[in-house]
Amino acid sequence: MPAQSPDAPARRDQTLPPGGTRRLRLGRDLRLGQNRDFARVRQQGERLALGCLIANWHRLPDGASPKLGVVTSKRIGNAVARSRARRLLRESFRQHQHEFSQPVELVLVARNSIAGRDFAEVEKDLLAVLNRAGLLKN
RNA sequence: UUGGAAGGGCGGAGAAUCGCUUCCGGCGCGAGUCGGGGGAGGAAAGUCCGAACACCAAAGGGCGCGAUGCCGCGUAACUCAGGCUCGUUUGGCUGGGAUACACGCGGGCGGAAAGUUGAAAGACUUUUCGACGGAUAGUGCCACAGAAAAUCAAACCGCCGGUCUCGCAUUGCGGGACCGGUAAGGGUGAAAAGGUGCGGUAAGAGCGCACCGCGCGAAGCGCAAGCGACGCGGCACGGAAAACCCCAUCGGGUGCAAGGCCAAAUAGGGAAUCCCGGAGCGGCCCGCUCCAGGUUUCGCGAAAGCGAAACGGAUUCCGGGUAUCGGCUGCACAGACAAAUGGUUCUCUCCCCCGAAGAAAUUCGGGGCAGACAGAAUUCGGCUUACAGCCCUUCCAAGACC
RNA sequence: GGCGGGGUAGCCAAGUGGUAAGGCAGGGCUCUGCAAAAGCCUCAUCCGUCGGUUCGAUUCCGACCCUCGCCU
Repeated sequence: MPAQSPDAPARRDQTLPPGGTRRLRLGRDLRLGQNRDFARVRQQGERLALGCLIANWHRLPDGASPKLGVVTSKRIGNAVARSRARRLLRESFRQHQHEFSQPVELVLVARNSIAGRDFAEVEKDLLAVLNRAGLLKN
């Protein structure tokens, strides 16, 4: 368990040394909270659909924090299915949040086909979308 | 042992690691960070009932509207009192009280089906169903069919009698018309105005009688609904109130998106009281509220923010035991708001599949590996609906063994 | 989360105790050399589903399913 208490205060500025492993946090400050945030990203940003999800993103200047919002509509299913989809999408983003080439505001919309999928499939779809969008650092 | 029915219970366990959320404590000016604790269900669901709570005027009176409707018992949040100590806050705990026209259990009565009995009507038993006050308070309805469909019932066919007449023919038989009697029989219908039998009669009829049913009264039994020995009445009383309605009882309305608190800045108003005028009110009216003016007085306020939520889990031992339950020890217990309770692994069980041994129960090996319905949003009780698999109790059926 | 409205033919819909109007679409026929238009005939029986009340239910009552709105 490296990168814990000793260098914790320095984590905030997003400019850690390239070799160091960063923590994979996803607190409330990294989420989109207001309706206007979602509307801005989905109207002004770029959009790409693939597999079981649709991605909307809006590039941010370097040095800013990435932000995530997840949309799970009633078309996906009942409350259990919607919560499951939201958790899988959020977990996929959390594990790969430091692999972006540039900070973005990202809105992930779940499609019907996400019902019944496990974490590995959702993660694969998310990485494919980000790769095609050119947001991943290689 | 297998299968079925009814009722009740459970709805995997242990660990590692990366995260989310909340509370407590330490460090830090702070953003944070470290340590510790908590973090979905039996239905959290549907929102179908009822209650608490909040605001609207303090929720009051009348009309209207809505709901409920056999009897008894029981039950929640809530509230009052008490003592106790793991904890301490208006708490848990113990004992009362209250709300039930949510609901549960038991009883009564009624309907239906099956069985027994009987010549039949009916009676009794079992099972099952019942939104179960009133049809003599009133108004309306009962299509089609049928003569007649609801009140001193009603003559289409039929049955009986009389008068006239015709035919055969010889004083009877048959036909027709008219007048009258008749609800036994036919036919229609969901339903035709007590049933069966005997007498009776021109034919018939509760016209009379017996039994049954019905109505009225009633000793006695039961807390009550109600049951009812016995007596009287020839019988008058169709269905439907989940048609309008009448009676009794209950309910004011709206719902946490109800509502409360609040720094700076901005606007300059707010509250109490007095009098007249105007306006508004959420079913309508009484009535109430608001506005303008006088007097006294000092706070009001959108978003954001704050605030609100709490009882049962595990282990050892003891008691009794069918699952289970009680006591002791012991802990302080979800609170988000684009909305936490998740991801990845490992181990063990439950269960499933395959193979082997065995008469069978079962055992061994390999594989799959928690796999149903489903996610808190003010709280509580109920109802309804969804649900893989497992456990317990009772009953029924079949089979095997003794 | 809370509170309301609605489900009738392929579509739009009336009906509200006695066997379901009308229009468009579809099918058949007439007319025409062939079509269009017009005219005539036809098309519900599972009135969202399941129960109950009633002699009888699309209608009245209850439960469930689907669907559309309103309140931040």
